[in-house]
Amino acid sequence: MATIRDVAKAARVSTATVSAVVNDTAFVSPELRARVQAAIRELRYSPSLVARNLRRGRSQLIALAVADLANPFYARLVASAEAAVAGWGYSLVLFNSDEKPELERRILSRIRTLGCDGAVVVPVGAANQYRQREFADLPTVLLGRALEGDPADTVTVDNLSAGRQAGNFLLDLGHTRIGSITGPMQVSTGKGRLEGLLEAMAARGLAPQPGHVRSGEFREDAAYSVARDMMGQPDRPTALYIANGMMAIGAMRALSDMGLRCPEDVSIASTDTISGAGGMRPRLTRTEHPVADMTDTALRMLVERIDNKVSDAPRHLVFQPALVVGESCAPISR
Amino acid sequence: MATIRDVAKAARVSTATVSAVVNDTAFVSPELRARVQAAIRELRYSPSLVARNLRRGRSQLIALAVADLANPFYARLVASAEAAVAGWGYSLVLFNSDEKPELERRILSRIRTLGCDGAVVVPVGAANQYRQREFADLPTVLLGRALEGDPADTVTVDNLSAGRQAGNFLLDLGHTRIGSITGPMQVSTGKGRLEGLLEAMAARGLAPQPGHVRSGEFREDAAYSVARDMMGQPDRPTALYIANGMMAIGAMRALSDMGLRCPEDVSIASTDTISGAGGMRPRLTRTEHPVADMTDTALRMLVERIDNKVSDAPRHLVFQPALVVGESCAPISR
DNA sequence: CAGACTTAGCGAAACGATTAGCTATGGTGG
DNA sequence: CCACCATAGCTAATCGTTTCGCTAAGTCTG
Repeated sequence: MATIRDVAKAARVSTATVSAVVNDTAFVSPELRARVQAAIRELRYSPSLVARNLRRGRSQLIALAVADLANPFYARLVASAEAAVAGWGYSLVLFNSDEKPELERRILSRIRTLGCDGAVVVPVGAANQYRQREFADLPTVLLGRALEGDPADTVTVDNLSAGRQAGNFLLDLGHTRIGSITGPMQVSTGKGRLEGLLEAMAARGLAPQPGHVRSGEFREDAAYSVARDMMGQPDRPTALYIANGMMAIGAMRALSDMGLRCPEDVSIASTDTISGAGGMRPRLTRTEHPVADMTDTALRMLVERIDNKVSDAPRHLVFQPALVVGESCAPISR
Repeated sequence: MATIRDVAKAARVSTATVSAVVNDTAFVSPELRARVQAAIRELRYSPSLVARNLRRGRSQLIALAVADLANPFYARLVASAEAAVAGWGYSLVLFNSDEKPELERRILSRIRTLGCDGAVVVPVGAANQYRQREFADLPTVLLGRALEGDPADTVTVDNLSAGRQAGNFLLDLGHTRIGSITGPMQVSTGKGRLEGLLEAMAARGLAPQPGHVRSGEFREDAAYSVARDMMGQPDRPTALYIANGMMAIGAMRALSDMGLRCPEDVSIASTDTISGAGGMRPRLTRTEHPVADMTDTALRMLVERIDNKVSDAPRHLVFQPALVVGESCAPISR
């Protein structure tokens, strides 16, 4: 690879002049400018970002660490992030922490070492106080999940509202015996969505029957068996709120295996984070995370941090999920 | 951030010694080693990869440029690639050429500038001879699609075999009136798969009837209408080979809207590259690309190139798709 | 005990860019 | 006609590492 010195020699100018031409940072006479550009083309010179970044102290790299790349939800997030990052003139370095806190820690350390200008992190686990101690100087935006006490900016989604919106939709259709297949209660996405549903029902003086709220662990197979079980009871719910798309697929399959039709026999509403349910008929009625918006926002916040355009106090943004109506819900009519 | 000089000063040794300790590249007496390590911990020193890479002339970065990040197929590819790259001790820089040759070119130029040690590229468009001229020195593996005359290594999949395998499976079930919804004929994935099917049928002295081979443009909605049309005819096929998963979803929906059952009335086999059909029932019988294997292989080939472990002649690997049997095909029995 | 070997650790020169500060040139005003 | 000024372009320091070549102290050998 040609260096700036080769170009300087070929154009019979100094490296400073070449630099000035390349970066358009000082006036260079048309004549020299032309010579330099010719030499650049001739030698196929392309400035080394490594050297430039060493000197400038920035890397033009933004890191994204997601919790589980195999999950289509994060895949979509990655796609949005790539576009946003490129739009700001950075490049995206991608990491997968695979839900392992220890790996996340190593990734952060690598991000720091690589000299990335900032990081967007979908944090895993709960107890990563080390972020505060060791990585406080790395501009960071936490995406999807807030960690209390963490000094980073956060962009999250209102899970409570997701459950509430789905619940209200079912209630408005006249359902009163509403069940739910939830996520694990120890994670905020699992807990918040159920609480939203309960809140919506409580506002109308209702509550689910015992046994009509069960955890499907955010997994398709678990949801399948929970659904079979719950819907096999004589007093089965007329509508279900299912806390993610994966589980909705499992529940749908269970219904169809039991000879129950959706939406005629059972209405299903869900909060679809994964969008793996694209090919499913009937299409799910669901609340969706505004992934693209959230990602764009996270990156804007990050770039502002990097550019020091912003006060030190961490900012916390909460996005509202949107209700998308499919064909999986019907008014109660019997 | 602390530098190696700060550490050296704190430990009262030279920077060379610190470097030796950090990289374990020369013997250092236990005593000094301990002092250095203490200083490192004390100052939270983390060597700057930027500086190291400038000096070493490598970046520990591998670039991946895919043709369309929004496509779940590439999302899966990205996930595999991240894992493989991390396994080799590199980090992954991700780009999306969005099917635009001009953008791909800019991306390659950026990859070079960033100093990436190598690149895995899913090439878009056909006429990118510039790769040979301008980027011949960048170790590259082309993934998914070969470009004739390109000096890069390639890892591709045997589309002909995909069509042949699916065809033979249907033929073995006794089907003779087999139709196909194909991709566009101008791209190798579209053309190859159909040719494979035709070959399998020809080997048994069969050929599709006119009107039983139509293009669905690799799009769900186009496939829906093509399927409705084709299956509305009196002499409709008893089995369909559908050239990708997206179109299979559309065709399934068409069948169900027409009151035709799968597999009882029509058998469907597909080549599923996108795996968006995960939630579908019946599960598709399909040939699948061994994405993970292909990606792993591409990265191994790339790393070998980077390490110069390999002769100059480009290597071309062709993977075989695998037939995955679902419930969407039945023996012909009427 | 002197000379030849080892070897732990050091000093300083790279790597390839940016950029502060300087030089030399030519134009202008008094 | 001289002093001065503006400014195009150059020289060299710098960013934080790695690493080559060297020094000096210690160990052997005859």
